[in-house]
Amino acid sequence: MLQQTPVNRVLPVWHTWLDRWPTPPALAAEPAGEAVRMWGRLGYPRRALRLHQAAVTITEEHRGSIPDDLEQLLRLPGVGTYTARAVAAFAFRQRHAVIDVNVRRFVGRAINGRDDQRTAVSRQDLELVESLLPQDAESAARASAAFMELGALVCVARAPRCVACPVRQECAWQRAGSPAVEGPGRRAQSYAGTDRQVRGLLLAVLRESRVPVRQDILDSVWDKPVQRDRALRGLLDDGLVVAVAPGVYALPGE
DNA sequence: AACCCGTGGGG
DNA sequence: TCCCCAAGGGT
Repeated sequence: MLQQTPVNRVLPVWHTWLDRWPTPPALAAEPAGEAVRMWGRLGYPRRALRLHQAAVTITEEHRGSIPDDLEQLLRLPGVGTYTARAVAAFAFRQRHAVIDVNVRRFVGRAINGRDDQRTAVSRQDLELVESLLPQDAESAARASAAFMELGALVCVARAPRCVACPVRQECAWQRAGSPAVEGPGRRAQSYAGTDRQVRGLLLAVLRESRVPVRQDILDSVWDKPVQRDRALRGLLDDGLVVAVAPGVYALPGE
C-alpha cells in the first residue's frame, strides 16, 4: 500500500484491511475482486491484485507464513527491491540496506551533496547505504527506519527543514550551498485526459457496484469511445476487470 | 531504460 | 490554477 502512496493516506485503509484479513490465508480465501474493492481510492489498483496473488502464493507455497528470506520475498508478485528489503529489515530485523525515495534523497544530499532524481536502485546504491548501517542487525534496522523518517519529515523534497536536521553539520549538500536540482528533472506525466484517468473512472464504477455493470453505464464515464474502449481493454488485460457476460463487467470473482 | 500504472494533498 | 510529490513494481 505504501508504494508511491503517502503514509497518512494508507493508514485508515490498512487498519480496515488487516481487521478483515489478518493473515495471508484469510486474504487468499477471498476473490481477488474483494481486494480490489477494499483497496478503495488508494490508487494503482494493480497493487491490490498483486497483494492478493502474493497471499495466494504465501498460502500455497509457504504454509501461510510470510517468508523471511530476501530471495523468496522478491519472488512474490508486487514485491520488488524496496519492499523485500523493508520486510526483511523491519519485520524480521535482518541487516539489509533499505532504499526508498526518502533514503535516496537523504543520502543523495547528505553524502553525495546533490539532489538525486533517479528512482532505479543500483548495486552501488545498496553498497553505499549498507556502509552507513551499524553492524548489529537490530541497530541497522533502527538506522534504516531513522533514514526514512529523516527523509520523510526533515529532508523533504520541496522545502527541506535543514534547521531542524540532526546531521546538518555533516551534510555535504549544506556544505555545497544547497544546490538546486541538476539536469532537466523528471517530466511530471500529465494526468488529466490520460488512459490512467479513464481506467480510474471505470474501475471506480465497478468498485462501488455490488452487481455486474452494463456497458452503457461504463460508457457514461468518458465521452471518447476509442480511449474508453482502450482503457477497458487494459483493465481486462490486467485482470482488474472481467466480463461476466457479453457487455457486462465486474471485478474479478476468484 | 523508458514508460506505464491512480489519487489526493500541499505549495 | 497548476504543478509537484508520494515507504515502487512490472515490462
